[in-house]
Formats: sequence, structure tokens, C-alpha cells
Amino acid sequence: MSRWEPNARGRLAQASLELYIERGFEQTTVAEIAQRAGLTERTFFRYFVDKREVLFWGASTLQELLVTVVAEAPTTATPIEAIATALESAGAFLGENRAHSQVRQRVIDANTELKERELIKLATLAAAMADALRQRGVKDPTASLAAEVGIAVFRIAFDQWVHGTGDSDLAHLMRESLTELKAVTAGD
Amino acid sequence: MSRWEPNARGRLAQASLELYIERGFEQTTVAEIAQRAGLTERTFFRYFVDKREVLFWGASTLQELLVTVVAEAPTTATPIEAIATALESAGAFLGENRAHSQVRQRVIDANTELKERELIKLATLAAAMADALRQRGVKDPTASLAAEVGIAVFRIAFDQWVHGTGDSDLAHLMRESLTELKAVTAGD
DNA sequence: CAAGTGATGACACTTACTGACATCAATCTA
DNA sequence: TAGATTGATGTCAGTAAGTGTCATCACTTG
Repeated sequence: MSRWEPNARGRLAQASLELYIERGFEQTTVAEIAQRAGLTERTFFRYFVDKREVLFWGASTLQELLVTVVAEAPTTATPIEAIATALESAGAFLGENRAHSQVRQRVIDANTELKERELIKLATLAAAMADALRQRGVKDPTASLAAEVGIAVFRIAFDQWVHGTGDSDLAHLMRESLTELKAVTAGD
Repeated sequence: MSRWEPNARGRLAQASLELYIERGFEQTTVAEIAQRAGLTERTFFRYFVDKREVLFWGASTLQELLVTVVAEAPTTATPIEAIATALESAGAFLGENRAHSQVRQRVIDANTELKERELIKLATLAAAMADALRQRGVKDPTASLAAEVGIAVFRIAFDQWVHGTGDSDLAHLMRESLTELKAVTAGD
């Protein structure tokens, strides 16, 4: 038996989410989170740079996935096709646990600061995908544009999926959203 | 002669920008801003909800412009055409004072919190444009998608314009960016 | 001329976040 | 195996953002 209870980070994340749901993000103090996790405030800030970051810990995993898929797309794939494969993977990845996504999103939607953090995470994803496209030889502004637009498609599909009632498939919504994008921009 | 020096808000905004440039956003305290403006900290927070908001005071004006132009686009205009007219107006509006945009953008780019605020302002613009499209009878997700993609185009053109060296025309870059978007998404 | 009124100041308070140092059980090393 | 080392945590003091509340005071209005 070790000196400390194991999985301090996990306990902090769990306690945070519980409290954010119970009484809202703003009404929760870090001291309360730490107490519920059986740790101190100082330790909380050793694991998470701030109070918001707890909810976005998984973003780096998603980013790695997107970048990998874009990088490994067939050489023949156009930029938008490479992005499409990444969205497909993201849909499969996130589509697993819809209930958790819904709870988490309800917390985020209830607080402006959290929405800000969500947006910068998405912007970071877009920047990473743009980089991956440039690695494939795609020039700017095409790379930035394709990535940015890919994230727009992602956002809208994810939003429908999370807020929708039925048991829709995220990857499917991603494809539909992309198709819709093509229809919208084709108006010439 | 009035009891207080006039234009308290303007003095606070001016002092803020100066200090953000001189020593950076984080290294500037609200107390310092207030002192330079000849007011108190408490008064600063009566004019601006927080330290970041000073830099985004003009966003509502831009939003009104975008919404108006989308609303007044010809009935025959497709969603993306309506968005295009809005981008055109935004380009003309912001294109006026490039020097100011550049200074302001340098401050924002140097700080993550400010980038977060910028992103949520852009997201708010997108939401407002989507609303304006829905008023025209455009259904979702087409409205959201067109607005979101419009903002992506805006971001990329604005970025090029602000960080570029030459005296390029913002409205022109907007058109180019939109054309590029159509090319990117047309890959079928 | 007295009673508002609106912008500002004064002040106390909460809380996020940081830096510096202490603690202490496990582990390594001579 | 004694003693040094290490790594996760605690303790404590401090800064600064942001808020609530009441006081002030010049100007306005009846």
C-alpha cells in the first residue's frame, strides 16, 4: 500500500465534474474540489493549469488522432478528402460515449469562460490539422482554409449529435455536414 | 465645466492599450490602467466587464454591420452570396485603419486569454449571421454552416491582411479567400 | 433652496493562481 | 543497512482580478 491514494489526477477530475454539475462551474471553488478529492488546492494546480482545463484534458488525444489520420491519408487524397478522413475518425472516436459528451457539454454550454476554452481548443485542432496538411505539401491559404472549414463541419455535426435526442451516429452526421458544406459553397 | 474630466471610457481604453503595448497584457494591472486614466480600479470595472474586454469594444459595431448586410442582401441571393456581401462590407469597414488593427492584433496574439476572447467574439459574429440567414428563411444546418464558414474565410483573410507587409486590400483578400474556399470544397 | 441623481471613490471581501519551503515514505547507494 | 535522494504532497504567504456596498459630491430639477 502506497503512501498516497492512487490516481490523484483522476480523483480531481471526477470531483470537478461532479461539482460543476451539482452547483455549476462558477459556484464551485477549487478548495471544494480538492477537499472532495482528498487533496489540497495547491495539488489541484499541479495537475491542471487552471479550473477550466479539467474539462479539456482529452483534447490532446483527439489532436493526435486527427493529425495522424491526415498525415496517413492516401497521397492521392485532396486536402478536403484528407480532412474528411480525419473527421470520420474523430466521429468514431468521440461517438463511443455520447452520455459523457452530453453531460460535459451541458457544463460547458452553461458558462462563457468554458466556451472560450472550448473554442481555443478547437482552434488549436484546426492549426494542427493545417500543419499536417502543409506536411503533405499543401500550400497556404489552402491548408488553413481546409482545416478551418473542417473544424466548422466538426462543430456543427458535434453540436447536432450532442444536443439531438435520437441515437444518431456522429460519424454519419460528420459526413452529412460535409456534404452540406459542399452544397452551400457550390452556389456559383 | 463639469466635475469630472470627460470621456472616462475613452481614457481607460487608451490607457489600457498603451500599457498592454508597453509592458504586455499580463504585466499590466488594472490599478495601473486606472491610475494612468486618472480614475480608480472600481471605475474601470464599471465600464468594462473585465480586463480583456477593452480590446473588443468595437465588436458589436461589426456585428450590427454584418447582420444588416446579410438581412438586406437581395432576395435572390443564396446563403453564401449573402455572406459574401457581409464579408465585403466588413472588409471595407475594417480596412480603413490597418495600423490600428496591426497594433491591436499584436497585443492579442501575444496572450492566450486574449485569443480566447477573440475567438468567442468571432463565434458570436457567426451566430448572429446564422440568425440573420434564418430570418431569410434559410434552414439549419445550412444557415449555421454558411455563417461558420464565412467567419473562417474572414479569419484567414484578416490574418493575411494584418500580418502581411504590403498595403493589400482587405476586401480583396476576402474575395480571394472565398474563391479559394470554393475551390477547396469543390474537390469531388 | 431642498431633494434627487448619476458618476465616482473608498473599502472590505472572495477566490484564482503562484512561489518558496517543508514533509515524509519509498528507493537507491555505498 | 544507514543515510542520501527523490517525488508527490502539504503549508503558507502573497498578488491581482473582480464584486458588493455604502459614501461623496457636483449638478439638476421641482
